[in-house]
Amino acid sequence: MPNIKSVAAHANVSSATVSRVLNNDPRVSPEVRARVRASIAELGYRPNRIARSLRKQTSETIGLIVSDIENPHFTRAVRTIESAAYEQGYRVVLCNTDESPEKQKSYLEVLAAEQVIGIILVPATSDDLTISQVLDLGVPIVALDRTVDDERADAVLTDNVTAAREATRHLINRGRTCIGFIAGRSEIRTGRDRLYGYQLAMEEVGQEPIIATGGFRMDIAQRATAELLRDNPDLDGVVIGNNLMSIGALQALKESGRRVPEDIALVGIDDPPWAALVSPAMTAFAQPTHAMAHAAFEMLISRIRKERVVPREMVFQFELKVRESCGG
Amino acid sequence: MPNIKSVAAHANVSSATVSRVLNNDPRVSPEVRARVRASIAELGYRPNRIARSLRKQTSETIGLIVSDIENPHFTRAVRTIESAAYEQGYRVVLCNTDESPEKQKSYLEVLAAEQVIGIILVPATSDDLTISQVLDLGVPIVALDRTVDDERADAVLTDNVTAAREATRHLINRGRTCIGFIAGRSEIRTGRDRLYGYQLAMEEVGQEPIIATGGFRMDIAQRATAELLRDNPDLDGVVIGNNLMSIGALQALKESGRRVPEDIALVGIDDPPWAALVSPAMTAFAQPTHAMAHAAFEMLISRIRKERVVPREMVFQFELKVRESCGG
DNA sequence: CTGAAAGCGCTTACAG
DNA sequence: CTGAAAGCGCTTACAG
Repeated sequence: MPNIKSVAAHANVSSATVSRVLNNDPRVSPEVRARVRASIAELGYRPNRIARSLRKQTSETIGLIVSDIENPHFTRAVRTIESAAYEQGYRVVLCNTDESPEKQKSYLEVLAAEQVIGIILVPATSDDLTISQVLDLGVPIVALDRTVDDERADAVLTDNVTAAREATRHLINRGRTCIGFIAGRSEIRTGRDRLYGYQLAMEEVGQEPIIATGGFRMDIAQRATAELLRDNPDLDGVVIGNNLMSIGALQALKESGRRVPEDIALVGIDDPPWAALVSPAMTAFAQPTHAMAHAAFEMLISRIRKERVVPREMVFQFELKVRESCGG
Repeated sequence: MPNIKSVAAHANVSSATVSRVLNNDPRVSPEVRARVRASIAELGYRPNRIARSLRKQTSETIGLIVSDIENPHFTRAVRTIESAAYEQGYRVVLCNTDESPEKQKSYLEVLAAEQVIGIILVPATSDDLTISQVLDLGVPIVALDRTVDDERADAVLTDNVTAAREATRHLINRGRTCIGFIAGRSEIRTGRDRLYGYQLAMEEVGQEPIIATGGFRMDIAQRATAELLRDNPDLDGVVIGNNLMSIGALQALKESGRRVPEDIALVGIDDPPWAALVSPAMTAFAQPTHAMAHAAFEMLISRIRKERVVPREMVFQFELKVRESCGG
């Protein structure tokens, strides 16, 4: 494999000059530039990124830490970020924490040791000291979907309180009087906020909250929904706290034999690909995932380029997709 | 940020000794080892992986190139590989080609320049010269899901011909006499093989093949299915060529008002998360995605460790999940 | 406009 | 068992 010295020898210049051509330094004469370019092409030379990174003390790599890559919301975010990074010449190191604070800590350390140029983080936990340590090193972090405790990090969020509140109101407005909520994990901001939005809406009309814990997981949500149905024969509405749990909840509803929407109306928070496919098609609050991920990437890049000093927080709104699961 | 010299100074040894401790070289005396370890802990030192990579002319990073990360089959493969890599101390650079040969070529070049230690590739195209160039450099490649033309690459595959043939037979055995196929892209081996399996089964019973092209995409599959239904009023069975296309096909069926399975029976190849949720639940041929991805990772690692010289090919079988979309 | 030289932070033969 | 020194492949002040 040719290196910068082979090219220099071939073009009869110094390796400094080859480097200047590589980095589009304007101080190289056109003739020399052409000669070097020809040598590069002839030898099939590609600069060693690792050597460059070591010398410049920075890489062209961004770290992407997600809490669950199999959640379609995050899958789409990963795709969006990867694609934007590709276009701008960055590489993406993907890390999946499975909501584990230990994995998050470990990955943050690894990414710092790899000298990534910036990190987009869907935090499994917000109060991770490692986050501050990484920021101390000057590596910018953009929190996606959930906040972190260090205020130096930018954040791209959705208004989960409003979404859950509106979802609950949607059922209330359709005359439902016994509405349950399948909650995610309360250690996670998203889970807390959505639960809070549900509680707010219930309080507004003086209905008693009925809450089951689905742990952001399909299997747990299935059991939780089954229990909710068993313990509350009058239940006529359910709000589901995220897309993975909607699979479990739908399964439990199917097994229970209750009709949707006649017996029970349903609203999902998050709008997974299968929402329109199930029968009846599920009414859902969709996050603008693509726009959010894109915003997070742009924020990171502007930080990397030091175009901005003040941390920013962007909050996106959900969009209601009315389908069939709440009746006419 | 402390480097190896700061640690050496702090522990009153040479940086060579620190390096030996870091790399568990047995020749370091226990006392010195302990002293160095203490200094490392006290200073919070973490070795610079980039410098190590440059010196050792290799990295701890593997490249993962997939053709479509939003396809749940590949999402799960990515998750499996990332997780296995994490456990063994490797990093994963994720690349998504969107089935574009140009992106594949570009990513292969980037990964080679980054000196990844090996690559797992779901090829967008099999006859990419860059694949051979990367192999020439000594970087092992494991093809996942689809073959590549260079025989030095290992491969982990599924028996797509048999799966499609069995799927079609499943409908034939249930008395269906006018069976259509929603095909993927024929430039891709998976697409060709599944189409061929369908054709084989149809030939066996002397039925005329009815083929529509869904391009491995949801929207195209929806249009294709709608046309198929319009042009073939007698259609009483459909085999769907992959999971993304099944969303489109189901949507078109729903809009057409035909009843499943009474009017039309349905078998999907691939078993996405929503297969069990739709009404009626979709009968499907599932790939052992997790096992495949794990096998690919193990193959790559054994190559990296040079435990093996001869290229290997592993072929997995699909598993039939009988649900409701083909009747009793 | 160009080159010689130093140095990024490691690892590893070599010598003792 | 330990250290001095070379070198991985680049980039960049410095000098001319």
